[in-house]
Amino acid sequence: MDIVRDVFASALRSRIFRDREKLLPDYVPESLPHRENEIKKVASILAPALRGEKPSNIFIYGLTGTGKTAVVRYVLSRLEATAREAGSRVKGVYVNTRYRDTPYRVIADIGEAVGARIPFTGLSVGEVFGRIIKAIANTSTIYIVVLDEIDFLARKRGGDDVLYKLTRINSELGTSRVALVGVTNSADLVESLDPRVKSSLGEVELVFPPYNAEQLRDILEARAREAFRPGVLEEEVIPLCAALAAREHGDARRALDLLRVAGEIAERMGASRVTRDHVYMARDEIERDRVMDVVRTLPLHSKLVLTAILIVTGGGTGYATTGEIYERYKALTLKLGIETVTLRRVSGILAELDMLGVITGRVVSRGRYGKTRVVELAVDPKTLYKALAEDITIGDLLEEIGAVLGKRNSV
DNA sequence: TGTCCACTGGAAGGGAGGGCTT
DNA sequence: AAGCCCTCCCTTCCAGTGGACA
Repeated sequence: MDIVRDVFASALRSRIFRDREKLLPDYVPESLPHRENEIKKVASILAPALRGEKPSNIFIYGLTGTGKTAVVRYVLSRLEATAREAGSRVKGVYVNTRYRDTPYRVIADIGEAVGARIPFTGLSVGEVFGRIIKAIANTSTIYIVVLDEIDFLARKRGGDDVLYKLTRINSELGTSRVALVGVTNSADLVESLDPRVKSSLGEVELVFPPYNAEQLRDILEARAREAFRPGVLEEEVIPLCAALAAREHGDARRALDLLRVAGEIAERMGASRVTRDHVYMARDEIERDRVMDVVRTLPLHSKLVLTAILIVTGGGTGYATTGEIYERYKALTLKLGIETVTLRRVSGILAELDMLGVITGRVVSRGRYGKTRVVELAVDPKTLYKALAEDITIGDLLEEIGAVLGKRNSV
């Protein structure tokens, strides 16, 4: 009991953090360094909402971690606050279509945000639309619907359709209006969109340039002042976070994650300051967590394919082709006495694992010997092993490869 | 120079599992 | 309970395709 009390007590008086929340991804800070121009542009486009007019739809493009989401949310919250003071009716709705990754869920979220009652499954998309229209048609409100990472929605079957309907929703509303803000980091999306959607959504287009290393440092410093106690960061910490983030992913979100996790590690270890070693540990921990999370939630056959890759690549050191992986995968299903999925499906699973960043694959033509995908593990084999071993169905299959990994460890 | 391998990737569809409305 | 509809994972079918080899 006393142990628990000690843990809680020390949590109450953190030596490292003043306010850890200021480093969480969904925190919208008071100021966004180096995004003043973008804020001004977005704000001036949305401002007519305060007069009860429908603002232009906006299409925002920029690489990950360039502050698109932060700017939009920042402007949205200021807009709503100003509207409250001024007595005008403006409501912002934010949906990230990467995490709400089907057309149904996206509009279900919009529906819920505007106060319609929407079950999480069971209704047709058309029915949900009907409910949304009913809920907002005569509320005399300007709704600003932000579709973040809109490329994920656009790529889904039926996604285009939902977007089209959304761009046309105003014709079915009475006193209310809906303005759309589409956000994406994928340049090719623009080409693949339905031209009608494209022209409607792109009434105004904005491009967010990436931050350079110096700007990244400014951002981290501003945020660190709010989040950490004075003087707990060693001098190299922030430049290192900026540099690592720039090298690995090149975005501000990554940099902030690194800084936060480094602080958490320092705290767990009872250190009084955050050092560069903590940052390196943070980098590894973030990667481990990501792999564990991704692999844990994979369906059985995807895990089996991963197991096969682990074996064929000799514990993650070599390459494997689709054909080799499929043969090994079949052997595994035979051992387990379960059904085998088709080659086509395994090919698809490999493409999915590539997208998730667990493997890297290149489609290569070997001339006479056909065209195939050459696959390489993109994560730490031991972490992958651990994540796979959690699945009781697979556990036993891993013995042989476990020995290989263990031996390599001891050398 | 053409062939032909070993796949890739698009498209459509199905059926199990689940939840809605009426 | 019937009748819909949704998602997820999968199948079937098929039209490509880059380049080593004959």
